[in-house]
Amino acid sequence: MKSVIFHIDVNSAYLSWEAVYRLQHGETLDLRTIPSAVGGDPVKRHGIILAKSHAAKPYKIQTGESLMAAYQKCPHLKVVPPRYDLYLRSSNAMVELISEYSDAIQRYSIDECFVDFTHMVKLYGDPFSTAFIIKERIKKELGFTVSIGISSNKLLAKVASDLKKPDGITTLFPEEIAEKMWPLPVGDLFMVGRATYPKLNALGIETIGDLANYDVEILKSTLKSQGVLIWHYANGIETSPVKKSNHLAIKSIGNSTTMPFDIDTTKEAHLMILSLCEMVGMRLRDSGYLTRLVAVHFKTHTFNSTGHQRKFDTPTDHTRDIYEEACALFDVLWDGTPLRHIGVRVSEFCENDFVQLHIFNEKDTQKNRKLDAVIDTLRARFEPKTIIRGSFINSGIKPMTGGVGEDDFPLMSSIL
DNA sequence: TCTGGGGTCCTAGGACCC
DNA sequence: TCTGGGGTCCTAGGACCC
Repeated sequence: MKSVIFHIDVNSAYLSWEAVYRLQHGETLDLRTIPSAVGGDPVKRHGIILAKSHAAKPYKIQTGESLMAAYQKCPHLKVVPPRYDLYLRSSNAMVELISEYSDAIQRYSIDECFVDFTHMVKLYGDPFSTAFIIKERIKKELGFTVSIGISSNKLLAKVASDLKKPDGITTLFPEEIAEKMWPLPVGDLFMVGRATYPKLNALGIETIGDLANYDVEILKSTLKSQGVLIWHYANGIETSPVKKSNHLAIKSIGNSTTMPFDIDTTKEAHLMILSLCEMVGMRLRDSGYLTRLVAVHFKTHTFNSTGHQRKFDTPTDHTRDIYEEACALFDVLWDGTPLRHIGVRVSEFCENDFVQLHIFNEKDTQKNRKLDAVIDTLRARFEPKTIIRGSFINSGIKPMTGGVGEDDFPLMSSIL
């Protein structure tokens, strides 16, 4: 049976969701009708554009550029701060609606998903008409628009959904590749990013078609395995299955932040690391895994970045263990240069079916577990602020730093 | 383009073993 | 013993995605 895959992509997701929410709560102005953007707060030095309205496009506002640069291009740009909890709820509502049509849904990011429609064709008939119904229902019932790509694999469906924006449906079946995909600039291809693009250009490759018809051996020798991968993509060859999201295993958990002010003392740095470890630790325990590896990375005020990582002798999910290891790594690495950004990440998980006790300090381990459990419960039931370690009081550093909590679901993978 | 925060995967080089 | 080759593990860094 020939596969039928949908890729569904929310148009200007954060901005659309923000606009819908505001309209539902009494605002009369629809952010989508004016030059507007969702972005960070420059005072806190988180100042970049995360999403922009269609009406901001003529001003050449780019996702990822600084608010300052955006204001220079468009002084009357309306910028609103992000609200990730709202976006997660909006995303969930969309997936719930789509799940009425197929249970084979892979959430790829907060605003994108793949749907395997292969076995639904019998039930619903023509995929294009069903995609149309889904798109119109999302618009009518949830208030925002999506673009849908339809093909026989995930890569082609993803390329297709990008072809008609906003509010479009496009097919890109293998027989349509030469006509619809090959004329596109090679930088539009999935997995051809900022670094690869100039390398391909140097080989005389400008369009996806150029890449598709290039000698794969030469690509392999210059770009290694990635060269082979993108050559396959350019030819529409991709066979990964739509993995139901609840089957995706999470590989790492990390939090990081750009601080409102440069950090230049060990004491402050450690406090910042503790704040990040609180969030990482809580998310780790929530996942049910133990970690075997902790990594610390930072960026200096001059934007130099480095990191360090180290394995645990015994896997753990204690905030305290992660924190102590992270500080030890940090102390080895840091030479006192003022810091702009700090991050902590844990990975190499193993199952936590049984509690693996340290033979020599069993009591400590038990005590740590209980403490973490009590804190997690209180924070879940009330507010994260319920429990604050004394060291944070009057420090100017939040007791917990980083996002993606409760409704955490595994997103993304660099390969489809 | 003065540049966020969440991820995954790949590669290179050194240590160590046989 | 100045010297081979293969395998594995570890770490740092860089590529890509949204």
